[in-house]
Amino acid sequence: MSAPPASARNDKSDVVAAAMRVLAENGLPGLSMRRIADELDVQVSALYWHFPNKQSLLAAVSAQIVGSGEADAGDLTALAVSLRDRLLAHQDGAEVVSSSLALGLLELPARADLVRAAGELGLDAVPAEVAADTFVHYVIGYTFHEQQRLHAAVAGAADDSVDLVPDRVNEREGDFEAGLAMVVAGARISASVSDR
Amino acid sequence: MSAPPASARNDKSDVVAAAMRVLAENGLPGLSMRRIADELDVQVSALYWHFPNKQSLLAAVSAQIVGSGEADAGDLTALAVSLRDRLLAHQDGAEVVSSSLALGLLELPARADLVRAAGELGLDAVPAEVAADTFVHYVIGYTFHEQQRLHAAVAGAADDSVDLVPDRVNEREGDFEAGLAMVVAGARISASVSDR
DNA sequence: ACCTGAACACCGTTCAAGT
DNA sequence: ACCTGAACACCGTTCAAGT
Repeated sequence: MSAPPASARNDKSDVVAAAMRVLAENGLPGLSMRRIADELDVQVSALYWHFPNKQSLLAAVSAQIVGSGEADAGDLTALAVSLRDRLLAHQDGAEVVSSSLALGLLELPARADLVRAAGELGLDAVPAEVAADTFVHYVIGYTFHEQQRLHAAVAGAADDSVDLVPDRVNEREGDFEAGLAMVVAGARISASVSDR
Repeated sequence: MSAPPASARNDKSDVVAAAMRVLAENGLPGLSMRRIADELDVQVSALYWHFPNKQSLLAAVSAQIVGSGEADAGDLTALAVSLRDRLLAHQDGAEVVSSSLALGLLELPARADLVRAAGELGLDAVPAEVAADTFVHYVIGYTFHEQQRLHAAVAGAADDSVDLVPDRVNEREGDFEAGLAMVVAGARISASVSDR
């Protein structure tokens, strides 16, 4: 719709935008440099003028996915739910973000808020960081797993060999929140224990 | 050492063993069907007689990595630590296992024990499963992140452009256990709350 | 500042054919 | 039962050269 004429030259943000479109339509397995180049009507090699390699492009995509903080920055649960919502809003969002994070190419905007919120529970600096990372691992791990389950379901629907009990499919509705509540409870306890 | 003569034919377990060797030496990025075939002195296409595709081979590798339960099956912490040790014992173990798990191609032997241990804390069937999965997500998420940090460190040492503060490198020693303790505390609380 | 064109060294998967 | 040989449709990355 708002795609620029093919004659226009592109900058970094155009490349990221094209990558987001390819991700939305093809998922992470389909997010190749060639497809991104095609989306921009450009040769693959052109992408390497903007980014030194694919991972750094993926890091820029990840930054866009996790966005900048919006949730109530004082509430651990709200922060975690909001992070999860951002991941769920994009195909394979959790996997993309997970790898960028692990490679140290992405600063998670919500992490600082999580550390602060954990601190307000009464945790010292180091335990608050540990708590924040525990939250992040839980949220990303859970969402990653869930999004891959979607893939498997789609693939299973395409061929026949699968017979996934459909009555259990949306039975997991509140499982994320339940597990999250458990982790929050753990953080509270740690705080009150170190208190005395 | 105990490699069979190149003339011998292979079965599934030979293929998995070769894949484990390739994984140990080259990591997940180097674990290609061609390298596995080379390791067996065989054409790539031969692998497809044993496994329908790469993912199912990876699932067999994953099953080998997570092994069969050995730890004290009644202790949540011991189970989680033991799972983590198995993942750490293999290059990119967490990533390999994570994808097989998410695709539903791997049954985690420790999961049943985790559910049981959570039940013994006083949790009902469904909350015990949620607790078990929360543990699994934490362990895999944490270890995955840690193993990718290793990659980044190795890659960073190879080129120069990296300057990762070395004084923080092994400062994380007890962070896994600390986060784990938090999650365990959360499970305990959930149990005692639903108790009354 | 941004892109082309061509090449290099790889991938996973399929399939007819062999023993 | 297990493997070969050849092909297909892809990959990420590099580099000299163009405008």
